[in-house]
Amino acid sequence: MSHTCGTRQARKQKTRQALLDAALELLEGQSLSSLGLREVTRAVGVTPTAFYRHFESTADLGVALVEEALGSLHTVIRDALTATWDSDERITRTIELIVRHVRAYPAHVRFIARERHGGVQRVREAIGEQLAQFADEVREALRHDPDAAGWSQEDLEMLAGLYVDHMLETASLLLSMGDEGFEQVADRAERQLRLVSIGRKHWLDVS
Amino acid sequence: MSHTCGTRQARKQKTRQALLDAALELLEGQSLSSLGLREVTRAVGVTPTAFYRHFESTADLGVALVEEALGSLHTVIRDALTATWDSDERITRTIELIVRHVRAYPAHVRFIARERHGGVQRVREAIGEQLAQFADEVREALRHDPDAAGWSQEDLEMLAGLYVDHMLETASLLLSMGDEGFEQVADRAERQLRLVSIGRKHWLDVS
DNA sequence: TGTACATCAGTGAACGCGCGTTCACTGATGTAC
DNA sequence: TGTACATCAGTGAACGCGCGTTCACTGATGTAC
Repeated sequence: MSHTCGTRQARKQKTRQALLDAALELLEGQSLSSLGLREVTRAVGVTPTAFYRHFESTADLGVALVEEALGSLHTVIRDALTATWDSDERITRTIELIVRHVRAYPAHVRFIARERHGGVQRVREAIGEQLAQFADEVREALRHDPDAAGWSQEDLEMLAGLYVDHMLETASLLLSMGDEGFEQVADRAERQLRLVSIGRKHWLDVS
Repeated sequence: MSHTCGTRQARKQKTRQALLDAALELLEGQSLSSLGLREVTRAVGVTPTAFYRHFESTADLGVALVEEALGSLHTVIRDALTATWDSDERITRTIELIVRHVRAYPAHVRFIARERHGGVQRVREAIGEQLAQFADEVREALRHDPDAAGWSQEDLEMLAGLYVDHMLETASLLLSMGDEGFEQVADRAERQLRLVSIGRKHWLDVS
């Protein structure tokens, strides 16, 4: 490795990030459970042994990738939840945020979609925990929404789950489309959210 | 191998099925992209070479598994669509069918959930095609539903997509729960469908 | 500021192992006469 | 029905290869005095 500049700690961090980046790229064509340690170090240009200075195993690297990938998504979700858009705008703007996120971080989105139900237990669990936390935040935001006033805790959770799942589903569907299908998928997702929105308005009329 | 009974063709078919079954079991703990050919033959008790009499590769075996797994699900979906349940019953009974299917074929459901966004392109594509066909059938059934009368083709597709995605999401969520969480998940899924149902009733009031 | 020592990110050789694939084969089943 | 030949599912040895992991190491950076 080039021992050229920066503090020791900074250079270590740089190598670690290079491993994460290389792994993420390699994971576009395979699953984490088949990703090899040597494959990753080869892509970065360090010896296989160097890998152990940063991660215990590729599963461990996977958990780090979860934090990276869902960290950026977390920001997007927070922004969407705290924005003071009116009801009509809300759906359009939310879809817009998802579209922008998929374009900005396609590899992150692919990783989460793939490993959410993937073959590496620790990574699946890490993703599950993060998504549960997202759902909690969405539920808390919904609690203060006029269109969900008077809803039971269970119903709020039910709705939050629907939104989080729909967001992930939409994101991974967008990923699998070329640029030409993007708008069509986004439009369909928007109408789906609108349908849910209408359901919300009349929820308490029935149950 | 025991050359004991049955026609040659029947014994070949039996070995093939044994390979599929063994693979499905091995796939509970890993993804298809890391499943080894030798691993599968070892589990069945044949030599690695024998594998090639039945499949070109593990990816090829994966495609065969897609047909097996979604074949059984297809039957369930057809049953649900053609049944003449009234509107209230419909949701409860559909969820019941999903729950029963997940209990009956957990490994199939896990396989589809995992490989739907998994690392093997051909398998992903095979699943995508089947699911698109499911969505088409659901859409056709919806066309004759009084609660979707007068809907545009696009809106019917939008709704069908929502149902298919929700079914898969629910199935894989059920899988990840122990038996104690089953009912809770099923109940939540039912309320989600009910919300969508309410949205359907008022869809044309707005748009 | 200069020196002596500690730290530690990355090296490079070596290991045993299981992988996918090839090949010529065996022997029970199937078929033609 | 009996015989001679064809088929082909499964065998077993062999191959080259890349894997994960170990180990003692190097030499630049960091630290204590």
